[in-house]
Amino acid sequence: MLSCQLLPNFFIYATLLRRCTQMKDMMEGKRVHAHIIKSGMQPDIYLGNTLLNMYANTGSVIDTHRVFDKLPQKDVVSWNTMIVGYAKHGYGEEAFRLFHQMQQEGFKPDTVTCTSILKACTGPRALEWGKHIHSHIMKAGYNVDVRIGNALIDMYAKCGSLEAACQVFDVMPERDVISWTAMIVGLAQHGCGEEALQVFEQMRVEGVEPNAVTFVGVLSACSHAGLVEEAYGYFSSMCHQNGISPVGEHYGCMVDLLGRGGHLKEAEDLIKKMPVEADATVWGSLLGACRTHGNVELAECAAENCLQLEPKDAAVYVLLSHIYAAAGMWGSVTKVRNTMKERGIQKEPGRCWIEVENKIHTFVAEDRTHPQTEEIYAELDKLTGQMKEGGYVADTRCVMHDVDEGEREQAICYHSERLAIVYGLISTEPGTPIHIFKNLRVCSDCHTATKIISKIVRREIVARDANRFHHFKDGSCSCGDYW
DNA sequence: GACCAAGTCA
Repeated sequence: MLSCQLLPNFFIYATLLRRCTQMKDMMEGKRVHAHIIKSGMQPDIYLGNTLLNMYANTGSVIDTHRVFDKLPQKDVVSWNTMIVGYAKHGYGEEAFRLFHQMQQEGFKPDTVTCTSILKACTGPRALEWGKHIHSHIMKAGYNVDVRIGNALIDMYAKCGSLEAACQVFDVMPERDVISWTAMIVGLAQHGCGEEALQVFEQMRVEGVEPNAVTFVGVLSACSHAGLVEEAYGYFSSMCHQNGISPVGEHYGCMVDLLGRGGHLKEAEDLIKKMPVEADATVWGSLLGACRTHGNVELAECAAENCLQLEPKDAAVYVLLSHIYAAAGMWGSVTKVRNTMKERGIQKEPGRCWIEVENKIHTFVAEDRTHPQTEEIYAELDKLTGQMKEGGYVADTRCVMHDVDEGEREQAICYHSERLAIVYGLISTEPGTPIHIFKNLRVCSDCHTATKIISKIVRREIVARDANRFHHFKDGSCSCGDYW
């Protein structure tokens, strides 16, 4: 296209730039940019924003900001594009800084700005930020916009406030398939599988046609609620009643569901029967199930398939080594670790954080860097004693060291979750709920321990791990131990 | 002609 003799006009440049939507398209995007510069044309505001969007989708935030600074003229679309770019790259704080800066420079946020900034609400401050944006939305009268409503449901569900998500959903003047799907997914992520299915039934009653994504939510709700039979029913009605052909994600949910329920053979058979090639996610689900149900042989097969598709996925190596450790196969644990080292793959360290009086406190396992370390450890030891009196026995299967049982128990008792919870207990009023966040999935022993702690201290403990919420109360968890 | 909303595993 570019080699044609006629000088390409803005429309052609914009079309070429819009094709660059992923990181792999960056070189192509830069070539078009270089061509524009060479042609001596001064891009108008539309082309400038298209260029900015190309960098935001394919490049680094630094490159994007450079283009933004050089734009001859900016409008609200330019600011929105920047906010989206930062949010996508995980720089929530930076997105919020831009949100304030645009207003200081006299640009009024529109509905697109608001839906975009809601995406940037992640991490420990997210709920506070989200509420701030929500009040901004109400003042501007944007709350009647269906996209705004949808983004609010998603934000509140992801930030831990399921009640607020339901409230937004309930008062929406108009709902589309995305509103319903966001609500179903939100409920499923909070362990409310049954409620999610009720919402789905209500959606059908109201005559809203579910789509393929809705069924991913429905199947994931079944998975988290342990409803195997129901899932088969929904899977079949999706194909026959709604005419939706299942894709990899639907099979992924089914494999996950069967695996969690211990039907490992059925899960493996389903993978073999899939009409589409199983991706790393599907094999990852099976691998996770093998850990839960302690099947070393199948785990090796699942891990091999995962690594063939995604050789650099640290989580796969970690899971496999945990499975070996649980089976006491220390030689294999060492082998996996050495392979990781040879291939330069590093595990993300487990971290937990809690907000107390507007300050974030972060902990890693066996952390002794907090100023109140002595107090935290003394309280945790006291609590562990009470837990043992109540029948708690440490489940050390996830400890990777080949050391004696005493040391393994020691390692587990000072996991980051427990340090964060205990810090929450000693620094907040009795009876108030404690919210903690974890970058990885919560380990099974900490899950058991947290249930017992919630009963002993009579507090609700809400934990957001890498992919869902756990609400611990009176000795049990909203996930029903199914996560 | 440019920017925005929902998804499984770890």
